[in-house]
Formats: sequence, structure tokens, C-alpha cells
Amino acid sequence: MPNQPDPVLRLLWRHDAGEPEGPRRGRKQRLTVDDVVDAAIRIADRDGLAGLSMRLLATDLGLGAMSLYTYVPGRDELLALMVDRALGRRELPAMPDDLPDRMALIARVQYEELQEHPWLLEISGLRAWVGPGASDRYEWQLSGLEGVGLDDIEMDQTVALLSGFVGSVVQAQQRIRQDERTSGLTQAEWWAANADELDVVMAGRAYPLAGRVGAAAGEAYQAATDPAREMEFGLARIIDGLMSYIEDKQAAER
Amino acid sequence: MPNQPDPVLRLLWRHDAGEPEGPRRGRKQRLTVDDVVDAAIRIADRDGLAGLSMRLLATDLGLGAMSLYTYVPGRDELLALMVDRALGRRELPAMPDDLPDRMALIARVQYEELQEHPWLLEISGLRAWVGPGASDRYEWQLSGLEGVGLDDIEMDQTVALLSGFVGSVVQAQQRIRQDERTSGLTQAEWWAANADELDVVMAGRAYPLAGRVGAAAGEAYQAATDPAREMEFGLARIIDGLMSYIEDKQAAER
DNA sequence: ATCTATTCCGTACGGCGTACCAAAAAGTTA
DNA sequence: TAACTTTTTGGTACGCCGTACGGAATAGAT
Repeated sequence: MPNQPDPVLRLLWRHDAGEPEGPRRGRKQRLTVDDVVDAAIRIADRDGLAGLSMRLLATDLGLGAMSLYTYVPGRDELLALMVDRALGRRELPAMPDDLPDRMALIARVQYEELQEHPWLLEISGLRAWVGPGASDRYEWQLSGLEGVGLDDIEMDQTVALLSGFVGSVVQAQQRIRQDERTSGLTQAEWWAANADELDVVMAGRAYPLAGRVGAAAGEAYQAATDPAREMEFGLARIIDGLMSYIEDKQAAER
Repeated sequence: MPNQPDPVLRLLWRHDAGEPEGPRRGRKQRLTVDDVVDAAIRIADRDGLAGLSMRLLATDLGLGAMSLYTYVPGRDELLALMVDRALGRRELPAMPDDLPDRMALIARVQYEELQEHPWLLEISGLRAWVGPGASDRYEWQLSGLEGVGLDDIEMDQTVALLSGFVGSVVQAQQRIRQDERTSGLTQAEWWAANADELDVVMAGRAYPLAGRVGAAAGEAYQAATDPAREMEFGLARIIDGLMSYIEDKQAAER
């Protein structure tokens, strides 16, 4: 015996339950759900998830705080709608012919999206709702991997591998940005200001590799004008690994 | 002119500023910072970051709420201490001889740790403090990659690639667990209960690939008794890609 | 004109992090 | 021993948060 279907699905897919058309009773809503979600995305883009409160959003929309709850059952559901709409608003470019290029494109789209909507990475304890945006995106990602010799599970894992990697790169970048914002110092300035203190505090413990590598990495990321460069190394290795797996598999089948 | 050093560093490294030794004035602290941090980790392991409030932690320790603030300046700093202590408490196994094994070990340690302390993935907006636990860990990770032909920046990026990938795998696993917890249904049950509703709500939109692949992936993950298997595919591809890069580089140098 | 369904929104509750302050306890000094 | 100084302790309170509740306003149906 199946349970009740999940009511949030109707909202995600903007499916007005039951009512076929025509005017309905009661007072009219001044806004649409999309208005609400778009405003929420705008705020979160600027101030992060922590800066998005129901009261602020309501005020921003010219509503009383509690009126929001006629559009959306609660904050978590609003976040789910934001995620799906952010995914859905982006238009998905045509897949190129070359397979490695298709993999890189899947990663690049994810990368740009996370740059644009950093709060996507802040959402962690939330359920993974199936909405139109997520579905379109997943379908598009898979279309870049269809027919190359991967089985279904491998296709899913490949998508997960590519977008998971991008997520971790952007998260690392954002942590750096966060450090600079809250300390008011650039990475270089922070290390300069704390070098003596670190010497004192480490009190004899030596980090030969970490010291050397950390300094080199710090300088390199500092100098990087184009932050996308930080992604290149890992992405190239991943695509290499995927391509050689696919080629081996094709060779074995022949 | 350098700014003031960061006061949290003293705390992270448990460096009692100034006072060399001997009895100090004033009332004695009933507990140590480690007591506080360990209790916080215990709570977060069980209930997640959302379940860890300052009041609850204080009560758990037999303190009044505000007494916590003599051990720790605030909640964010407590989280930083928790992260570093969680990293530091794990003992790091010796690196094996084989390079691919060393890479796999770096990933496996990260994997086990995130399973043990899922809240590590919930911490996102926080600064990346340099503590003894993080430093030991980074040094250990780098020791597995030293002398194989990678330059410093590549070593850093390789560590980031491996542990970033593991993070995304565990995060995906946890999202599934979260879905099952809040919906009260297993993945299979949820899809069964919502299949009809999804048909209605999707209203003609077709997802040929997503439907096929999603179903296959869902079944596979369902059946997986050992969740570590979900990591194998991606990790194998990454290590392949890294190894072939290193081998090419060594060949070019010779 | 009345009824009913719906949206709007003011008020309020419990929980959060934490600022502030007075009381308690320990070492130092007289 | 008594007075002073320093530190911990913990009660109270402030301003946020998400949101439950209920009454007022507004729309179509009768």
C-alpha cells in the first residue's frame, strides 16, 4: 500500500492540484511562487543563505512575514524551490562532438553555476527533491555520456564524479574568500601577520612538506587572475582517467 | 605593518599565552578545553550540527550556558576547534610502498573520517583555521605524494582532488540517508509511492535517459551492502588519471 | 446580500547566540 | 586573618530566527 504522494512535488513542478482552470474563490495572490523564489535567489546570491530570512524576504516583496506561507509551506521547501529554479533557469548549451569536451562542458556549466549561486553549496542537510530543473539538468548531463560504452550506473557515477569535483573546487575557493572577508586580510597579508605567532605557537613541531607546499600553493592561488585555472589540473586528470577507462572498455568489447 | 595576530591560533594550538607556569589567580576552571570540544563532537556525531547548541552543550557538561564562553570565544570558534580536534584524534597509518595505494589510503582515511563525523560536511561558511590537527593531516597527505615527480602546486592539487572527491561522495550518501530519515521511506518505497504522482505532475515532459539511468542507479545503491563501493569507480578513475600524468611526466624528464 | 474560500498580516511562542553583570571562588598581599 | 585582585560562574535579557494561530480583508458563488 503506497503512502500519500509528497505534496511538495506539486509545488516543484508548479502543478496546480485539481482545479482545472477558471476563477477560484477567495482573495487573489498578489505575486506568483516564481516571484517569491526569484527574490529569494537574489537575496541569497548577495548575502548567502544566512542572510535570507523569511521576514526579510517578505519585506523585500512588500508582504507581511506570514503571508509568505501561503506561497511556500516553510523555509526548507523554499530552499528546495530555489535550488530547482536556479538549475532550471540556466540554459544548457548543445553538447560538442568530442567526448572529452562534453565532460569538460558538464563540469564548466556546474562551475559557472556555483560561482553565480554560491549558496547552493551551503545547502547540506536538505532533501534531494526531484524537480523540473534538476531533471532537465540530469538529462542534459547524461546526454553527454550516452552511447559511449558506459553502462547506466557508470553514467550516473561519471556525472557524480564530474559535478562533485567541481563542487569541492568551488567550496575551497569560497572558503578562501570567506577567510579574506572575515579577517579583512588577503591570504598573503594573513600569513605575514601571523608568521611570528605561528612560530611561537607551533613550538617545535615541524611541517617540512606542509610549509613548503602550502606556501607555494598559496602564492599560486594568490596570483591566479582567472580562478577557473584552479580547476584545470583536477579536471584534466579526471577526464583522462575516464577516457582511458572508456577506451579500454571499447577495446575489450571489440 | 602587520596586524595583530589571530587570537584563535593560541586556542587551536592550546598555547597558554604569556603565563609560563605556576598557579594563577582566580577561580579554577572545572573542565579543560578538550573536555568541552570532545563533548561537542559527541553531540554533533549523534545529532548533527543543528542539534548542537551552546545551551545544550553547557547543560551536558554541567555548566551554565554562559560559562562556556570562558572556554571558547563563541560558537564558530568552537566549531573550528572541533574540526581540528577531529582531524587530530585519528591516528594516521603508515604510507604503503605503492603510489596508487598511497593515493587510495589518503582517500580512505578521509572517507572513514567523514562517516564518523558527518557534521564535518555541514560546516561550510567557516574559516579554514590552521591548527595542529589540520597541519598533521596535510603533512601526512603530502608525505604520500612526495618525491613522485609532482611539483608543489600539483601535490596540493592532488590532495585537494582526492579529498574533495571523497567529500562529494559522502555528501551524496548523506543526502540519501537524510531523505530516508525525513520521509520515513526507503528510496525504493518513495519512488513507488510517488510514481503515479510524478507521472501526473511531469505532464508530458519526458526524461528518457534520466528515467532509465536513475532507476538503475537507484537499484544499485539500494542493493549495495557496503557503501564504500560507491566510491570505487570514481576513485579508480582519479588514480588512473593521476598515475598516467605522473608517468608521462617522468618519461618526459628522462 | 449572504456565504464561503482564500489571502493577508499582527501577535506570540519557543529557541538560538551571546552581551552584560553580580555573585562565588581562588590566589596575593597586608 | 583580612582585604584586595583576578577569574569563573550563571541568571537575566536582547534581538534575531522559523512559524503556529486567529482575525480582518477580499474575492467568487449563491
